[in-house]
Amino acid sequence: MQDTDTTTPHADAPRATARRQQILCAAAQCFREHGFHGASIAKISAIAGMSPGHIYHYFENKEAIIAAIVAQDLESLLEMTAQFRAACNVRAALIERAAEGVAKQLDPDAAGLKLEIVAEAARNPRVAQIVSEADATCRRELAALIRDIRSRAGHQDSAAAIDGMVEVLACLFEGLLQRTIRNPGLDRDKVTQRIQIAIGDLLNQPGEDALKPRS
Amino acid sequence: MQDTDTTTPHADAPRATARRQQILCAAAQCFREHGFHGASIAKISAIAGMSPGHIYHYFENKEAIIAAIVAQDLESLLEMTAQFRAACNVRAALIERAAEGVAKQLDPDAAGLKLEIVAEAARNPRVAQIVSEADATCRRELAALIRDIRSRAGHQDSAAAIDGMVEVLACLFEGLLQRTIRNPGLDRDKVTQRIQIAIGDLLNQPGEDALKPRS
DNA sequence: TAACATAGAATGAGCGTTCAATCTAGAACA
DNA sequence: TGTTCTAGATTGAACGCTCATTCTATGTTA
Repeated sequence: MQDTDTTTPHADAPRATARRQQILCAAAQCFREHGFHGASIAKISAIAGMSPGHIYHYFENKEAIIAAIVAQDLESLLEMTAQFRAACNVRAALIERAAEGVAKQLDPDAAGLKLEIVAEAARNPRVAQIVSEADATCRRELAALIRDIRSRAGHQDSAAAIDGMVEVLACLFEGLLQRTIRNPGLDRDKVTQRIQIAIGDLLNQPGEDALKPRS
Repeated sequence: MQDTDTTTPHADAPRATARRQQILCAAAQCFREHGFHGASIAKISAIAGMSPGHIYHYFENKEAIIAAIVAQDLESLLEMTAQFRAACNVRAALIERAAEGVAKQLDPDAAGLKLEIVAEAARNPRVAQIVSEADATCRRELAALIRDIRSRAGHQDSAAAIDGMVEVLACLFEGLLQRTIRNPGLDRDKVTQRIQIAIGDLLNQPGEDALKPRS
């Protein structure tokens, strides 16, 4: 974070960067297999191919490794969201692009780690802050995306209405993480298709805050 | 599980049942605060108001406590699903009832534990089996529910189509668990309203396996 | 008295972390 | 070119602690 990082003397050196990444890679694997608390520095160091003590030259402690893994995962989420935003100016484009996002969320390995992160966020304030900040950025992006697509289709929406739709969209995507764990044998193509339809319907929801839908 | 349970000599006695529940209650609190691996028998026993050793008269080991907590949580899920099934024979009834379900999923404490369970299921085979079996039961119930509502509305659906809709419905509900963690300040009423609309649209999705939706 | 409930100390393993000691590669110098 | 020096890279044993689990001893009750 600071320029003078005493724990990583030459953090900019390519060797140090490579070692850090090596540790993060091993840690991600351990965290996936054993969870944040179940994974030990000893196991991580063994997989990373270095001594336990050496890890502490690159990370202050285990908590810092967790924070780095969390930040790394969320960065990839923000990237995906930004790509959606950039590529999809109309409804059909978003629906088409959504298929890739769905496929990514349905990968069981990635899902396991992402769920571990949210579960950790529910009890660890440091992780909670990283997660909720990333989510806020993500929501802003998605809100702009939905607003544009709908205004292009003639809708005029309140901010609250858009925010509600963003939440539903997020539910659809994040729910997939749990589906692939709870029902590993689900039909990925069929689910993708139905999610796409649901997203399409979401973008056509009534804008005003009506009582009940009548389709 | 078996009739002759050597670890809990008089499991049917009311005192034993109460003690077991006392332990599970303390364990749930600890698991919520520290996760399955972060919670220790010492902490659980302190909260339960008994010695660490005494816990082992009611549970074979920590893993058994985890399994019991998981089973207990999933039982409440199955109960909710069954109530939906019983109370909702038409679309409007399901949408109205859904509000309660949404509210339940948006409770951050309950959500934390449920997410911990899914994360654990992603790496612990014993938990994975309990979770996936409960999910299968749940899906069967929801499939029957959706099929009935839609057939009453004149739709004739393939099993695969129904299964896809069930997955989307599950995504909506399970996604809420993550939303309440990632965005604790979300507008619960607005979200409920938008989820209700989405469920309404879901029940009106085209039955055939069309290419893309055109609403 | 017999059977069960309960306590709490003991055990050995494993944890995160520290640290003194070694290795290594390249700069400085001859 | 060959030698020395040195600062960072790396090791792995050691530390203090906590963990899950066991076991013996003591209450409690019928």
